[in-house]
Amino acid sequence: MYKENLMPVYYNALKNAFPDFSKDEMSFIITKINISTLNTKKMYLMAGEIQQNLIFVYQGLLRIFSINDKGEEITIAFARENSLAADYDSFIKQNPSKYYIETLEDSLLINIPFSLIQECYSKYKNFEKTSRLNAEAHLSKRQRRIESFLFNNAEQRYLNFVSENKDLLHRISITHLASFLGIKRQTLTRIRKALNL
Amino acid sequence: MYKENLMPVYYNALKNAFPDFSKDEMSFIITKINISTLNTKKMYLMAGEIQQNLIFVYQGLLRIFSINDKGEEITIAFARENSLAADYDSFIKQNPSKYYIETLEDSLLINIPFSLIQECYSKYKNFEKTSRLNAEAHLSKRQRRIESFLFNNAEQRYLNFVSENKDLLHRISITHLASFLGIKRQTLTRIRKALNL
DNA sequence: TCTATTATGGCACATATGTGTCATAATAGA
DNA sequence: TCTATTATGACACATATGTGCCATAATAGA
Repeated sequence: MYKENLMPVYYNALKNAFPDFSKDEMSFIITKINISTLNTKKMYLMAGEIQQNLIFVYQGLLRIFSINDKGEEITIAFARENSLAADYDSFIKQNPSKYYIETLEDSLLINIPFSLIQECYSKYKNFEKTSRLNAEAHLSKRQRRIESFLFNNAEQRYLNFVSENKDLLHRISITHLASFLGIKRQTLTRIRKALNL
Repeated sequence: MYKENLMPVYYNALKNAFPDFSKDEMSFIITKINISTLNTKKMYLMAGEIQQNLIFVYQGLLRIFSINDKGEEITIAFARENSLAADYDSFIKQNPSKYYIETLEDSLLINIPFSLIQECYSKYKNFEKTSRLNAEAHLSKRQRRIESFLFNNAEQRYLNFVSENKDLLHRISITHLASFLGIKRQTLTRIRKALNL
């Protein structure tokens, strides 16, 4: 098993995911999680499957997407290192996911089982608070994304994405970014061309 | 004071807002909240003010909106009876709000002070969980709204709104609904006309 | 009731975005 | 390395949505 030598990896990741946890709590958790590596362009989850684990991206980049009624892939989110990738809804309810999750880069993932999270709720009183704050933080982000559709046109959404995600810009394709912004690839190309002038 | 005779009103509202609370906890909370009534088209909160209270709409209808750089009002949300109206972000951080909140109907509001919520977190262990579940539920709703922009055109967003909010449809104006859907009033008129055929 | 204000529907025209297609560039895998 | 596959930029044309305007309907307040 890798567990022995990968312990430091686990530990660093967990400090990010569960900042309020004590060493005792951390070492309990470490026995219950597992690590996995996936090369570029591999599926982590298919729509219809139940997402058993909350994914913490230690290294690499994931894409969460869905397929619309025309068969087009619509990118819902990118999940970079030090962030969680999940179909929140389906994971919480342990329902089949509406989404696909794939790697865009070679990735090192920490898998946090649903059952462990439930265990933590009852076992550690801090965990409810950690999760509440986490949910509230995600709430803010989604609110901002909703407002980007209400207030901004496609060009402004693109410019906002660029300024807030300089690091991602060269790691994702135009095609994926366009669908994330809610426009067609051709439209994004046109916008980029107009901006270069 | 109204407190004596309005107690049943408080109590019913609180059962909705805090389903897990015991009678003891409820009676503590009742001493700390206050009720207010506002007639139609009155401002509850102006942008720039700090939202001191979480608003529970016992009766009536509120609208949360913002003003864009062209001076147009953009409706962020409607808050009907038995729901919360808040600029979540600003309320949690007690920062000046970006939004305006106004009544669209005569309304009866339960004001839950920020300080009471903080007190509840430390005093009642259930409250963290209640709030986490509440935040997670809101998260799902916002995710669905994001996806409505990614997957649906204006006509489909309108039809979805109609089917999910039959009760609201005749209580709000075309103008407000259009800005909520992310389109101009004229576009919504055009869509409605096309659908009637 | 009357009047002023606001909301709505409608239209012509402008702009933004989508569609379908192609050639070329970049990339992955044998 | 070579070849097949996929991504990108480009364009003409189609459709969706925005803009500015007007007339009328609905509403609020004196």
